[in-house]
Amino acid sequence: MAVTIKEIAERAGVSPSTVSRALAGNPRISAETRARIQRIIDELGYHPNMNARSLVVKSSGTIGVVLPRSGDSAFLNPFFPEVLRGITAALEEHGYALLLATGRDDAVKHEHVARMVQGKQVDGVILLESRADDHLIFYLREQRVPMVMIGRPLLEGIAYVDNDNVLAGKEATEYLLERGHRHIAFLGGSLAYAVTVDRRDGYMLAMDKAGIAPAMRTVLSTDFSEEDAYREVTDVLHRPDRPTAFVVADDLMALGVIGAVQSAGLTIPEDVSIVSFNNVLLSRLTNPPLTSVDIHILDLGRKAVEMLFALIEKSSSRVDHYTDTYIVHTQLIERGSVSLGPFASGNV
Amino acid sequence: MAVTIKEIAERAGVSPSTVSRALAGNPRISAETRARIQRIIDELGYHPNMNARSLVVKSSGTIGVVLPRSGDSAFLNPFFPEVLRGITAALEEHGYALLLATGRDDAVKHEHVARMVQGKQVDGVILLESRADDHLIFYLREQRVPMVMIGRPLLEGIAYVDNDNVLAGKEATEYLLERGHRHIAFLGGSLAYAVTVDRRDGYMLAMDKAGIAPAMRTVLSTDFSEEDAYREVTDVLHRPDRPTAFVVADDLMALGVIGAVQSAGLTIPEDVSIVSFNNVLLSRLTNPPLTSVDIHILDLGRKAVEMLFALIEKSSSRVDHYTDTYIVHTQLIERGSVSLGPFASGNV
DNA sequence: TATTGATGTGCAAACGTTTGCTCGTTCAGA
DNA sequence: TCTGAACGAGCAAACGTTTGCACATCAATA
Repeated sequence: MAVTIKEIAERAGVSPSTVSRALAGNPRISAETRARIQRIIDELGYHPNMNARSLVVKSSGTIGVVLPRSGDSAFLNPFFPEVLRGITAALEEHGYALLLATGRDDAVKHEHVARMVQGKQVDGVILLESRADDHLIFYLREQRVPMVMIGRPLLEGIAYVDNDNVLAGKEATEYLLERGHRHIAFLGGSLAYAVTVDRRDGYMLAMDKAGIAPAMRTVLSTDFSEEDAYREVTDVLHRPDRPTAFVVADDLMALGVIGAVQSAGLTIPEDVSIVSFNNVLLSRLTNPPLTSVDIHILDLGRKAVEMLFALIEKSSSRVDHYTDTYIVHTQLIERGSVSLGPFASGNV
Repeated sequence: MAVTIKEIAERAGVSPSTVSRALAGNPRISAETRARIQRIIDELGYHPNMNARSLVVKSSGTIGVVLPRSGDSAFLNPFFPEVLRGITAALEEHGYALLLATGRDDAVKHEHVARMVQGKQVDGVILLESRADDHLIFYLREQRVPMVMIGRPLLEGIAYVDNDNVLAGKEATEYLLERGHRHIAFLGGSLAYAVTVDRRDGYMLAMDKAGIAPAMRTVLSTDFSEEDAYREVTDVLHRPDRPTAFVVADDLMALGVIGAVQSAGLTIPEDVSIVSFNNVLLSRLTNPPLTSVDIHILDLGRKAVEMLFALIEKSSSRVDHYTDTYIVHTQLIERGSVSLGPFASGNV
């Protein structure tokens, strides 16, 4: 049997309430009593039972992170580990813990989340995906759980942190345009995700602005896997009018593109230029290294935590759900996957 | 205020105990009462308060996963996301949740773990690193917390799941020897980790068995980062007697090796062969793709969970800590990073 | 000396469950 | 008609905390 507050109290010759107050730093406890209690606590290695504590204070000191789909596919993309890094780092500073929610399908995930939310295991949640057909978010809003989403929500009234993906997509495309590329293709993941849509929109905007004919545009959308990327791109590369450059919405997919280009007997960046997104670790490690848009994943996670704490604060003072949004800036990192295109003017 | 069991009871015209029993599937509750209660529960979307529940049943339905060091560096290596995949998948099947423990240094991590263990937030823990100077494990053993380690513990009496890394290291080395390589270098991470030591020992064993002179051996040990790998290997490659092959203890490090080799103007596999470990996603994606030893990371995670549940079971029936170990087999996956060496006999 | 105001501590209720025990019905068998 | 299972449900204690309120002590003030 674990050591309880009563034992501490008994040994210290005080009541449990005094111990509790001493622990909480209540100024009404005298210095000597406090010291005596502290000594005994250290000696016995006492830690309060969090369940009992949460039960009365109505706060768990834990937040929930809801992974996309099954945690399965989620962890395949380096984005998620990275965002988790940011989240854990920030939580650490607040002394909060992290409860992970997954589920092989939406139903069991929902059950899992309901249990941790209604079961009062978490004080708030961070959602890691913005998907069109996600019912979870309705549930969470109805439950009035403090929550913030990473990525642009498809509903009104949800606090979130995101990049300006339209702008980022536009800038990435313009980078290629400036270097003399005209026939530029866009390769994204599923269009059910806001991030894919936004980056594509940015691409379109840039192409519009540059007055590129629709015939020179190609929008590919696959399943976020490199295999699919490989297949799609291989196809395109064998067309007589193949693009000279690709805007790829994800580093992992860019790996598929690299593979496809090389298999087609072409070289990067001489024959085909690539700029991709996320700037995860591996973008440095490919051959050639990828020019990629850094979206500061760590900051996305960090900021999400900050916002969530603000929300938790507000909700406990009953100001009711307020929604906020924070945009993390992006930055194109130049590496070796882009060369001058056929229309280069020589003055970039 | 959330809906409680009392409300359900009131609406159903029964006592809380009856509701509790109905939920637990207690056979003493009549079918009609059960149905009536269930209807109301569905209607109101009731979920029991887990804190209250855990408090009395003395089980949290949650297990803790202790990440190496700060979750920071941890998530950099694809190994951890992958093992987490295995763990979450297995936990899901048991209806268990996952609480993550990190800490920017050992002290705060210890605090974090103590809180979740003694705070009764978890029923058991999985440790993700086997490090020589880790005090945490003493604490956990003393607390008699059900735990299993992924990787070979440096202490007796700890349940664990691991690969036979000595054997794997030996086989990887033999694979190169069989193909006519003689001057083979080993590149591993920090020697504070059991995994590094084991794979190196395997390498040594194979070299011994093949009667390779010590002069033909090179053992490099860096910090598990690709930068370090890059540096170390660059050095070695400029020696007049450079190795013709590398056994690299981690795919990520192998990326560094690839970079170093290419920077040195050499090609893989013609000039330098590589076999690495872990077979994470990226080993397929490099150029050329890496021949890598698959250690079945998913199974390590999965099996750790199974063992932990067995331990929890035992410990609740007071059989006292028993220790078990499970070895996940390994399998060399042949890809494009190995060619025949200078001493190839032509009959492999 | 009586009153007051700090100061330090304790009592007991409350949080939302689970569960051992008790109790009232009902019904079959004697 | 009486006895005693068998069945269905409720009472109340327990889990380990926190916290509003009451209380005791003591020094200072009136």
